[in-house]
Amino acid sequence: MGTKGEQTREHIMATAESIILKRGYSGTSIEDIISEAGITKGGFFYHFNGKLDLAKRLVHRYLENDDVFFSGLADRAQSLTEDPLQQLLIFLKLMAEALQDMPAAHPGCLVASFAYEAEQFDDEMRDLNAQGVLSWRQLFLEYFERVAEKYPMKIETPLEELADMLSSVLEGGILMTRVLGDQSALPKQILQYRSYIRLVFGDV
Amino acid sequence: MGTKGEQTREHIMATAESIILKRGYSGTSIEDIISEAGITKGGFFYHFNGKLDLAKRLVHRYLENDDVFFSGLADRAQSLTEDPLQQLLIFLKLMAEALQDMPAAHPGCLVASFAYEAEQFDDEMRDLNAQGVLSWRQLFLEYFERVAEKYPMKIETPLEELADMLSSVLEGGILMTRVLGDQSALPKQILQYRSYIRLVFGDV
DNA sequence: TTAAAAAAACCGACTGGTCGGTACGGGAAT
DNA sequence: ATTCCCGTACCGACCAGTCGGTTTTTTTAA
Repeated sequence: MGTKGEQTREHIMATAESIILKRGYSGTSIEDIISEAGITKGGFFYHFNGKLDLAKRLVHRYLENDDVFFSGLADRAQSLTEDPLQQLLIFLKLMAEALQDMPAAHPGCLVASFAYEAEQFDDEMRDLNAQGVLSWRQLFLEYFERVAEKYPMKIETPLEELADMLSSVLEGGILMTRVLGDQSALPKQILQYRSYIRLVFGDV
Repeated sequence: MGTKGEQTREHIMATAESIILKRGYSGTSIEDIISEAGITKGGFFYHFNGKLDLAKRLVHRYLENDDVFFSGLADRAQSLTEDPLQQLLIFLKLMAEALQDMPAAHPGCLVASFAYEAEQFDDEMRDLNAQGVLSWRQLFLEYFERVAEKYPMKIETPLEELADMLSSVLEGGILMTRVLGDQSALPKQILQYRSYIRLVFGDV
């Protein structure tokens, strides 16, 4: 379970992510974070070189957690069928269900949050964000390539755009959920995307 | 063309929106805005009761401009054909083209920007945001209802979700554009959404 | 048309408070 | 006893907002 320091660092980061997703990066002061986390300035600056350092570590952490989440769904989908199209459809269904069954609404995407304050950050931060989106594209694209090998497409369209559309729908759905205060908005949007995929590959 | 004061207020708001979309609301100081707009503190507080007041007026302004943009596209689409499905498809095509032909990438959505700092604001602000999204839903939904009257749907799905999906894809596409630094991402996503609509209503 | 009066628009120094960050000290574990 | 971990006190910079005064514009009236 890690050393004491590692636990504290993780606790600070979890607290910080939660607050930043609600108030934004600039709208969240270090004071806000440490008072919520039950620690003091000295402790914070022992673990992080500053606010920007925290932000970058948060994105790293977020992308890693995201990867674990997606990989888990992908593994379960793969264990249920050998057919690539069915795997993809199950993957999307599981994603919708997982988000539907969460106790609270999706807390928000850190990449999106930082993207809307991008000018405050440096190139390293922007690269980190772009790398995250590109990794999603890559992950989803691999699915589509396997599907397209076996199934003819009803309409001609670049697989890359199909892959990116999932990211778009996820980000957009998270925003809908948030603005409307309706937790079901995101899973509904994922299932709409799933319908599109079914129609594109003729699974109707 | 309005009085001098109205011109100045508009100029301040245009400047503020541009900066806020790049740095976020909290990341943008009043000093930032007035120095960029070429005005001073006194001038700013003559026109606005404070930073929050500015923010609310900015959302109003943004939603109004959005409405003008969408209405313009809808009018053009309506003038080109009487068929509701073709109108909708043309509407989407025109939107993609308009965004493709813009000199720079889409500057970002103010609703999304504020949504990711929502906790700093009050209920009035959150209602304003929600009202904006609901107005988009309503606008798009009217299209779909007219289409669904005439065309049978290939799959059963709530029209409301189809309407919301356009908002999702727009918001997600704006984010893709921004994070990837690729202006074409947003119009591509809109055209993907258009493909979905065509498949749903059997226009293939 | 024009000049004075009134109103609108704007200036810039100032304030109380908050911010990110630093310096340093102490306790606890190895 | 050294290293890890965290607390306290403090600093300069910056921030939103105020206020008395000045300039510009518009209205009024001759």
